Amino acid sequence: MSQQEGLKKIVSHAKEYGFVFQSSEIYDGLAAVYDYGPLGVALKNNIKAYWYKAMVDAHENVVGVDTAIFMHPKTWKASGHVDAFSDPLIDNKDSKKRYRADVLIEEHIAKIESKIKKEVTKAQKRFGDAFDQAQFLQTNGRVVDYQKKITEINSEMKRCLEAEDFTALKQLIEDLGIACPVSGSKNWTDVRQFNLMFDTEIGALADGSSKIYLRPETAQGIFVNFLNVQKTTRQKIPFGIAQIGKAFRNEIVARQFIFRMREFEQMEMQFFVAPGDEMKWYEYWKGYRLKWHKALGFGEEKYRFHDHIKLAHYANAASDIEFEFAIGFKELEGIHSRTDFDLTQHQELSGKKLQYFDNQLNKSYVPYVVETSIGLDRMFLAVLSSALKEQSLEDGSSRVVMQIPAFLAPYKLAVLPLVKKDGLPEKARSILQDLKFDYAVHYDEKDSIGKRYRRQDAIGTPFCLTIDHQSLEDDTCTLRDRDSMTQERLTLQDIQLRLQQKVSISQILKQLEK
RNA sequence: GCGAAAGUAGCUCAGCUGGUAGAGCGCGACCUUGCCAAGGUCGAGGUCGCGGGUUCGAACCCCGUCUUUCGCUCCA
Repeated sequence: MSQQEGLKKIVSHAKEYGFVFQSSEIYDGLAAVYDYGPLGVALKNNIKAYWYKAMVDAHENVVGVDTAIFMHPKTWKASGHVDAFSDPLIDNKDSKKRYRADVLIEEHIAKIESKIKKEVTKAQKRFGDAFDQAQFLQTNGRVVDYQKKITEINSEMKRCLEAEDFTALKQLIEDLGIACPVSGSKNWTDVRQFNLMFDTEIGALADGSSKIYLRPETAQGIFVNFLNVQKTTRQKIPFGIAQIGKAFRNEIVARQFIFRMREFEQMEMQFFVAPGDEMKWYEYWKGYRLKWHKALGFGEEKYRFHDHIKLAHYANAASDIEFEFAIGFKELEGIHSRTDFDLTQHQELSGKKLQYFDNQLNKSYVPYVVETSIGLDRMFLAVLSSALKEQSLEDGSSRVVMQIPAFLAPYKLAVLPLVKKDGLPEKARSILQDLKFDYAVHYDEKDSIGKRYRRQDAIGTPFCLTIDHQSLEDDTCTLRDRDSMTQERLTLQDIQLRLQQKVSISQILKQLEK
């Protein structure tokens, strides 16, 4: 199966069974935005629970928060998002290459500067020892013209950027006769600004001062609450703050289903450590996070680390956990050593001391941070990617089955009366009644029993409980296993025990402790 | 964002040189059915992505637009 076909199957299966729908589909959809359906939200919630329990409940020194999507605009000044991600971009229509408009102009200025240098070199040769460079620069007609030109370009560019006047910026590029280095043509698109962050207005007046951003990452909500959390929970360093929440990025190209969306959900933890300890904890969390993934049993070979060579402005080490999706190995989670960059930045911009007094070291410091950040939607796609299978059976038939780990499955159990008569539906419903508050249970009485088994296979229900005539007499039922397709006759009591064993999340969490 | 292709029922698709829509599966009701899909009867569901244009007449031809897919580009 090719990669595109694989993803296509996942997309259509996800839609057919109510996992994921395209947003606003009846209006032709909204690009790179998706809705989770009834089964999707169940799976998603189960993934969240697995993460939260493993990170927070399993670690005494990790606590949770749920911070707002709106934050003070200075937050994004501090984090670097405002400045670093508002570049004016321009495309050359012939070469299809994209450039930063300001960089193109700066390169043009650099060319003029090199012309000045040439003049200087020439003049040096001519005048020899008598050459006075400062005087030459001020008096030589050609050089003065070049210099004047540079000043003009610079001030016009500055004006355009500050006023966000992109029409004039394009005009400047055209006036200077700047050509694409690749195609050599001057056939440019308009200048556009791709700001990573979505913005909106807060308050009734829509003036500039009330502009507010939708957070592009959840991490900053943790950083700005560092002291609040540390003091109220009496945590000592090292400790972590975990959060699951939505983030928004205005991606230029957002594609590949829920892999890259404009609105998405992150599961992040920021772990605060003493300066100098960061590498130790970076290694610890790399190991723990990989263990968390491998415990799902999708296969060890589906994971690999990708260590970053080129680091972001805030990091001194970074690694991705890549997963082999239907579309190949792609980033699923990032583990970053973020140094003290964020807290120091917030300390400077807020004027509030964001430090910790360490009794061991008998001094205060800005803690270093190790971050683990996983895309919930990508995790969801990872589960679908590995779980969805088309199997050929011994009898020549085939089935579509989602081998979702039982504790993540949307429904844990389907309760099925063998036939829709003789009091079997009533018996089935009374059993369901007893189980429904402990497990996500689904009831189905339509169509033949075989067909119902296949339907449950298709949505990943790990167990089917079939109520037959014998059940009416002795309270036993057959429990059918999704993966092996085998059945066992058990008492209702044994079934409860079996479910506790096979479906509970605590088993897998205990495994992570080893 | 650029280039190319596609869009007909919930899904997969058919629909001739233009003459106002069909199949299979699925879905619903009833019947049948003692354990691994594809039994019977009946039924619901489409202004052919949307908006213009050409034409006596457009699912079909032309233009625009939206969405999707692929390639390029971008990616903390």
